[in-house]
Amino acid sequence: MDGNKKQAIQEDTAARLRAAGLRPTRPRVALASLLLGRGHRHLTAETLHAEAAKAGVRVSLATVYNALHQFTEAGLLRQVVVDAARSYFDTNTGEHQHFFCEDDGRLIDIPGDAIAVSHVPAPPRGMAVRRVDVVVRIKRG
Amino acid sequence: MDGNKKQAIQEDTAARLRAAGLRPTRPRVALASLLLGRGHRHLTAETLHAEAAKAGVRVSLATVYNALHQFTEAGLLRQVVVDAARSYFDTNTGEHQHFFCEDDGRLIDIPGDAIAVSHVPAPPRGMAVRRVDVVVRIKRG
DNA sequence: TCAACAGTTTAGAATTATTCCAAAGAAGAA
DNA sequence: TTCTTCTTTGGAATAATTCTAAACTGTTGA
Repeated sequence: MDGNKKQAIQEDTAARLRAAGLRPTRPRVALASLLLGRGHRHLTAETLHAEAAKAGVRVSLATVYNALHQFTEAGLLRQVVVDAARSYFDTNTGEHQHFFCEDDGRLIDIPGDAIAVSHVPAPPRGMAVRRVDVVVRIKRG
Repeated sequence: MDGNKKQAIQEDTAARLRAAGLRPTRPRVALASLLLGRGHRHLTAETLHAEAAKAGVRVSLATVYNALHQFTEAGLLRQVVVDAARSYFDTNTGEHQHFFCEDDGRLIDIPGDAIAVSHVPAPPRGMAVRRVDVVVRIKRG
């Protein structure tokens, strides 16, 4: 990737962060660029931290955790809970669901219009539905 | 609960464990009796450990973890992943789904015949669907 | 009835993911 | 600039869970 393009992405990212009410600090812009620059992906804090390191961005793990949560809060990411051991974050915030491969922990998107959940009962009085998550657990065999 | 009834439950439980290929040791029979004796419940390792202590059963937390996993493996329990922080176990192994209240971490059953997931795509080649989990995340408001 | 083996339990250490903390550093406003 | 506020950071702290090695118990077969 050449320098101009990289800079353009970063300016774009900075604008998105500002729009989300987040100061476009260097760590945040770097992480958000990595996250949102390429196509949709599923990643953990460790994964992102390693990716940042490989890209020459030196950020602490604490900052990665902070950023992931702030981005999620801001609607730039979606957190996916499928495995008790670790938290995944999905750069695809559109309506969709997941296959979860229990053998290797991989997540695969299921387009939102390919799957449907019907007859979700009304939640208890005073409660509102925030989201309906479907996880199709698969394994070899 | 009188002694005879308690003993009957324990013998019944021992038989279930044996049938599942698990030696009906004292800790396992005690935990399984607590778990399966009353109606369906959702609990964590800590919860069960505390409940055992209250019932006068002294088991280590490691044993509780072992038992929960073995019972799950044996189909006596079902593990529910909704919260990255802790693991829930459900004594209801029948087909059903859950509301998850994000405010207080409570789980509420949704009967299996009340909800339907349609058009689940075929899993990738060589993979088999183990289960389809639906979590309806709700919160106050 | 009992020896002997394999499977279990246990306390506590170890591990893992994540959060907390207090001090040092950077962004935005005036 | 300078000030204020928000951020970052390394490292300590936490929390859930797993591991470990030694002690123990259920079961089997003599």
